[in-house]
Amino acid sequence: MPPRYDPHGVEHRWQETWEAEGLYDADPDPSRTPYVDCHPPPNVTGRLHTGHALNLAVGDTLIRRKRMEGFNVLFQPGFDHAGIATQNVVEKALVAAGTTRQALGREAFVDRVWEWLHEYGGKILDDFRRMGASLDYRRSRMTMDEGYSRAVLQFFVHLHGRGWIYRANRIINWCPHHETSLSDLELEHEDVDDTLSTIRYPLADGDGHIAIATVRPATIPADVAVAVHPDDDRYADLIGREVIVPWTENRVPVIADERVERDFGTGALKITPAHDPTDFEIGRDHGLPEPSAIGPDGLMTAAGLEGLTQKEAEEKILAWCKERDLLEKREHYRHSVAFCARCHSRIEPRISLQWWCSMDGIKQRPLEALRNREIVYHPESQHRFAIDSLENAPDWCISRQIWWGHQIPAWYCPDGHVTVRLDEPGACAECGATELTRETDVLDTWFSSALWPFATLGWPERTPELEQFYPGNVNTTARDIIRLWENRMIFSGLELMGEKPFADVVIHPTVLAPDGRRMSKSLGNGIDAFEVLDRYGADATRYGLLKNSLTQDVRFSYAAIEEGSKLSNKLWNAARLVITASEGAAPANRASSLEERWILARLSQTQRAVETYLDEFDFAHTMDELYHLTFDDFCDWFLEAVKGRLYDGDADARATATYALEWLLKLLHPAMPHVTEEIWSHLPDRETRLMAAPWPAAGDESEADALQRVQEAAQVFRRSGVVPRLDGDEKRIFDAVVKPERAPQKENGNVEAERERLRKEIARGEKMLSNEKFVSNAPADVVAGEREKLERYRRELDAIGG
RNA sequence: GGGCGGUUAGCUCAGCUGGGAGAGCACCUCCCUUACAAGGAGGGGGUCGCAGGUUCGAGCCCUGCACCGCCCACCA
Repeated sequence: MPPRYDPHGVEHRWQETWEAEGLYDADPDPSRTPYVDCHPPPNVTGRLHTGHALNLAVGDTLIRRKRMEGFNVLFQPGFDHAGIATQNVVEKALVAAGTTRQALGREAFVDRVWEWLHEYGGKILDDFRRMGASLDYRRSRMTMDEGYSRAVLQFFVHLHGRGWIYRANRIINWCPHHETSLSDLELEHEDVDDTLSTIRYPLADGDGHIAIATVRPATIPADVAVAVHPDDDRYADLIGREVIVPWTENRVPVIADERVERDFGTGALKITPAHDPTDFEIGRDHGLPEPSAIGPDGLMTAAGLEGLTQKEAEEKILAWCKERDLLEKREHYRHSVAFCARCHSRIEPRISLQWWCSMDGIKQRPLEALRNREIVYHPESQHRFAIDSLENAPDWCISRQIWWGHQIPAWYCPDGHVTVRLDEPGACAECGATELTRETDVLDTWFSSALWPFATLGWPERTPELEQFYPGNVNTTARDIIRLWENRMIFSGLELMGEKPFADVVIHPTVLAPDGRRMSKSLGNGIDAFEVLDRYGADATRYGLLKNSLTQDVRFSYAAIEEGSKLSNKLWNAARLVITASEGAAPANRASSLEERWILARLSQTQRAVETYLDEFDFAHTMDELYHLTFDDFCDWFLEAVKGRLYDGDADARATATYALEWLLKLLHPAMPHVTEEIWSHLPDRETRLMAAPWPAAGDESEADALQRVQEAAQVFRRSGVVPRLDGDEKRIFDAVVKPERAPQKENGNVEAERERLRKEIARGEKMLSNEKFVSNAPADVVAGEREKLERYRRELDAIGG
């Protein structure tokens, strides 16, 4: 065993070994109790980032502990086909190769996506392996797999049968690049520098005008009204009259609506139902027409502007206004604008016919499950958020006009009747017509990931996997997909399986950049997960991410990773001492000396603490316990105290030290699997791998208070230089650990400073205990504790001659 | 505008139902001693964001404010 632990090579070797030996495998076995962590499928085109890394560290730590505890664990990997994201990547490749999606046609394009995925997709599972994640890689699934796809269509047919799916012509988010609808959740908002133009709309009858402010003059040709607030005195006498829209010179009414903000701009709002969500709603409420000025490609369709970009149209319209003195002013304006999260095109609100999933009926059972706490989010604040977001969930636009995805199983006859069926119908369900055409739209990616907890197990077939592994236990993820994914999985599980998919949802923190802001390409503050893995290895990375995972956002911290690195090295060297000095002693709990009893008691205590923390999904404190157990208790005290006896060939010491080391390795293994497995392999007579070894039973060893006394004595000694009076084992341990001959010889100042400290403590204690209100109001144990401390300080002062 | 989280040592963060301000890193001093210098022992360093309040006692509870961050939201 070399004197330094080097994770390189070691980690990779174990990952291959574990997988090759089948230790990652999960198979149904009705005689065993299952434990399932439903792990989120990454995009099939993706690669590992720090968020995945934390999620894997969380999930794998839970899973490895449960596996050691003897549960039949399922930790299943897989991918999301990631509709737009994947289509976007392949389209870019096509453009680079000098062709386009349109040139290929739909069928050939989808073939091309599959080809691309076979060659480049799915690499992220290798990244997961590199994290040491003990997923059953044989069971990898993708949401576009054949069986899975059929499950998705069945889900659609089921919801349609329940009356929860409908078609409607509404305003939706439209990506002009992909030419598809997007849900609100697929957008990203960004502040943009823009120009706010104030334009005069002349009154149709008589003099004067009404000025409106807009950032999108290009939409003026689609204006159908001007709206003001009903209580706005400035415009009260204009309501009901007509104004002339610039450029088109159409006459449109002035209407009153409470949704207009009086304080913004001029307090008058032009109404363009086809190109703005608010205007759309106002327009519908007032029964206004919905003409369009912009096409699906984002280019102008309005008369006289056909084919122009919006920017060009804006210039023409503004010039037209300026000539007629209708342009009052233009000013700089910074505001939030929506972009396509995939291609960053500016979103175009647009009216179109889409498939919708009504939420009112759907959300009732999930809400009930959350309110009854059948499903609990951790931490609690996220539980409330989940309920809130479910209560307020708007209807879900589930159709997308892209090519990569699950094609909606709906057929239209020439008369426009719709037949929804799992398989192609022979005839229209309504009129019997036989010339049917299939809906070309595909389903939102999240519609399919909603089935992840059971479609991956073979649903709708009643497979042995489904029998054993559904419902699962836990789901770990980041909070930004609670609405996109969690709520919908909960619904689909309750609806299709009749049972919740899992009992606990662990919302781990979002990993921010070291500067405390979100990692982003534009800020250039991202942390490359591969660089971290290359430098520190998977164990240290896992430890560091878990150690720093207490609040809802955490900054990425190299210091925490380095701490993990130091921990694995420390553990390595402690093991080296025990193994080399014990000459292959068989592990046994002899507990024949004070320090032996003490370390076993500390292992028991720490194990209980670790179990409690893990049960609460508190990984930061788990790591803290393990760190101090290893450094302080095992190395600095136990090994220092027992070292001499190990070298002297003391059989009891050797047996117990080996026993304690094994125990320590087991406690550390779930979080840091590689270094612990590597050490384990150096122990004599290994019959099983550590990852397959049983989780230890927390012992009932006594606390061995005596060592506590030695530690306190050592503190006083180190501060003051006064050697305490100890006998027997206590004296032996004190000498072994403290090494008086090498401790700095006392200076008088040392002792005097310690006396001063103790006098202050005594004064404080006396003051508190003479306070009648304290003595009568404070809890009895607190008061007793103060008395005890006072006595102890007095004794210590006495011992150093105060 | 709404929701959530944060503000404690130079840095990253702990601090349980209120009861002597902590850890790791960094820094200083002393130790290359037969596991480990990615080590050991010791040390310096904090008006716990601000202002009030409750209490014998507040980092912790209450009220208000400030700043940072994340998420959400139709002020054109």
